[in-house]
Amino acid sequence: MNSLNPARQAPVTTADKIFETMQHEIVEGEILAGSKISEPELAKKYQVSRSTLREALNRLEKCHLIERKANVGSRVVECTVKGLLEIYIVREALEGMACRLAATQMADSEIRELQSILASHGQDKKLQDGVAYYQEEGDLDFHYRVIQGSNNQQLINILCGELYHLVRMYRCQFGMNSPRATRAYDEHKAILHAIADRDGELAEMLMRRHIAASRKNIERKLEQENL
Amino acid sequence: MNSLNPARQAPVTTADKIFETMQHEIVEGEILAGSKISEPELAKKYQVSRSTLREALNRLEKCHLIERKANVGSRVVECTVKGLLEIYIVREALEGMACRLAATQMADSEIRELQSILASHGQDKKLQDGVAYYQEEGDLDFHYRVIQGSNNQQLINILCGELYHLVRMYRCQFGMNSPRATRAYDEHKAILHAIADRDGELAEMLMRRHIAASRKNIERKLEQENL
DNA sequence: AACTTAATAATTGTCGACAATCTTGAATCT
DNA sequence: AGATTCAAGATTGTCGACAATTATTAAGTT
Repeated sequence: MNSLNPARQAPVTTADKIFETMQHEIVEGEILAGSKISEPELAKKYQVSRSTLREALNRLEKCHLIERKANVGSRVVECTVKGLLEIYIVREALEGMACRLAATQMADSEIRELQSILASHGQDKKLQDGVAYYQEEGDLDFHYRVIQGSNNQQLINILCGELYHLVRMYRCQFGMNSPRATRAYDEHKAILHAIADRDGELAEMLMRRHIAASRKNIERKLEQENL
Repeated sequence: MNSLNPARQAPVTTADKIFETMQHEIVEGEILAGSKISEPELAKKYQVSRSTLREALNRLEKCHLIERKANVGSRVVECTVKGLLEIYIVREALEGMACRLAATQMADSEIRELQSILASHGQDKKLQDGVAYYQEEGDLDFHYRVIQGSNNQQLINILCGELYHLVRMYRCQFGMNSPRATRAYDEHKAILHAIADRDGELAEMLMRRHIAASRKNIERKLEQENL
């Protein structure tokens, strides 16, 4: 599952390893959202010095998983509904643009590759008639490849480096194995079709609606819960 | 001029001060783009320990002004044409969305305030019939307020916290006192009009075209230079 | 002379300790 | 009793030194 993790250069330094460990634990909720981070405590837990722990904290801050205040300390970000919707707004804007660029930038070979991946996802989906796999892996994989296809390093950094794990965190902690799987699959097909047609304008619009639909689905769901 | 600097909480720790100093020097080009950063050398230059210098470097990395490689070191980012155009693409997507949100989120009072600011910019512009002030301060100020008006913290963080100084760096180093001042001013007025009409869709489109026009202007200019 | 290889120098990563700041709790005052 | 002040405790910020890695230089070989 980490194969589709972006900007992934094998963790070489020990701060890298602590960073990845903590990243995983925060995303999965083992370190609770909103909780305070005690440097001495965690340094002891991971058996490293406070310096290298702080180095790891700096990287966690870079991908928006923790927040720091001077002379006070760090906290894991809270998972609020407002925050979740805000991220979807950002994704709508950035991935929409990435999709527009992908339509002109992706190589024919990359498009064919993505088509076959999508086809295999469709088979898997029907085989398991399952929702989980597609939603977890397939969706992230599709979006990841389109973003890469934009060939815009700045876009790629923001989406795959800084927002990616925050999105995963929300998915984990809000338990999103949404029932939008089949519809999302169809939408992916339509998006890819627009890309294959080299129609950037349409591709952007479809991607934006795809993400907006996801957002509205969540809004609806959460409204139901809070009656 | 730093009054419009976002997310600005008076630098309390010494690492903060070093960060701001270096940020300024990098943006202005006193520390050359693309140059290698020697931790011992800079620690001596600023009279601080390597630890606090590294803390400052981490923040510079957060706003994309330097890049680090494990066991190798840090370099100031290069100012390439490709990089500049990439940022404008990101801005087009994000500020477009911010503008759409601002149309529904800004308070009437905020809109009126921005209108009067814009009006005074118009006077200043005519008074000096100058390009510099407007382009430097006014443009950044207008965009900054619209972004804040989106009321989307994630958007605000990315645009005002992570990309803001990189944009300034490009402006400085490519010497952009563009002749688009009067046109940009009119475009700002049109955008604000759409916001005041609470027409998010139009506001987004106008903002996107405004930024895209700026980008194309730069493309044209740079093509001319490289004949 | 050009290319490898080995030793040296320099730089980055990590560590533990001290200083400055914030938080907590008890004692005091209104 | 409630609020305020002050002191003790704990946490974060900063420092200098050591270890690990990389860059540089010199020697040696073809």
